[in-house]
Amino acid sequence: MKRRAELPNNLQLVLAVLEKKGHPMSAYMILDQLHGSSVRAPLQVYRALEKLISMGQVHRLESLNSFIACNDTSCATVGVTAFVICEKCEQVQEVSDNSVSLFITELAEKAKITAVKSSIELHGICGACENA
Amino acid sequence: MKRRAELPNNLQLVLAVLEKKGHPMSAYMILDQLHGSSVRAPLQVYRALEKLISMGQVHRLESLNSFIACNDTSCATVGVTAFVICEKCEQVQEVSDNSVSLFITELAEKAKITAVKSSIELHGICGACENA
DNA sequence: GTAAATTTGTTATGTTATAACGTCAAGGAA
DNA sequence: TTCCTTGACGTTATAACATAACAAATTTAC
Repeated sequence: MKRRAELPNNLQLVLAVLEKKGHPMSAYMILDQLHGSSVRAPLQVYRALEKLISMGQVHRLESLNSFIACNDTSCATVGVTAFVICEKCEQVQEVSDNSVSLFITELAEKAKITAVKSSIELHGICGACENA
Repeated sequence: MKRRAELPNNLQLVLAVLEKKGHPMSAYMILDQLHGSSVRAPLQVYRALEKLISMGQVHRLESLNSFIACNDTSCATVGVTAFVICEKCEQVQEVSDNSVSLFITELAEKAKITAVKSSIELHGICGACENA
């Protein structure tokens, strides 16, 4: 994996916005934040996101059409990640322990399919918001 | 749950299209198929889909922005469903056994969240397509 | 039967994502 | 060096997905 400083400029800009926010953002929200920079068009954002995702630096949340910076070093090694999303505060937890990959492995076996990619997203209300 | 014949007309039309196709369809694909009927605008399709989903007759596949008629009677009783999608032939299998709901329950506990809804989608190549 | 509430249809618009094409920079062959 | 190819990037335009706002029709409560 490339070191951070070696990333092309647009990738650095997009990743920095996502890391600063810490929550899911749509491509167009990212674009808004980059107003005034060299990133001016949607496609520049989408192309940067695609590369960051393939590098494991960013995840796509299918159920939100949004993107989030990876904040779990273990997900890179395990390869399968579940996302737990609070619908109130938008906090996202990444879970990528053995139980997750085992579940997907068994699901693929049961359905007689060769897995290519998976999307596991659980929406709910987190403990902090529940008590607020 | 309402019997089929009692469904409002638009719901019947939309459901019939989905059942005939048997594969995921976008709202606009459904709209195309209904050309000439009383369903003329996207919102009519989306409203029908929303109701059919709340009745458990239709599922939404988040990773495809698409919809599919439910073809697993057990998913209604269990409540949590995993979808296994072949990227080649578009066949979708619904899996809603105990292992799926147990996985989601444990995930929610681990993340200290009160679950509201979940989306589990596994993409791959099915056995039939693998051998073709 | 009539008013209030809900559902439905229509138009317009908002949001998400990609196609098509032109330009430029890097690297290799003669 | 000069030319050529290749791939990355920027820009414009457009495609694909989804909902807001309001008007018309229907249902419900009394």
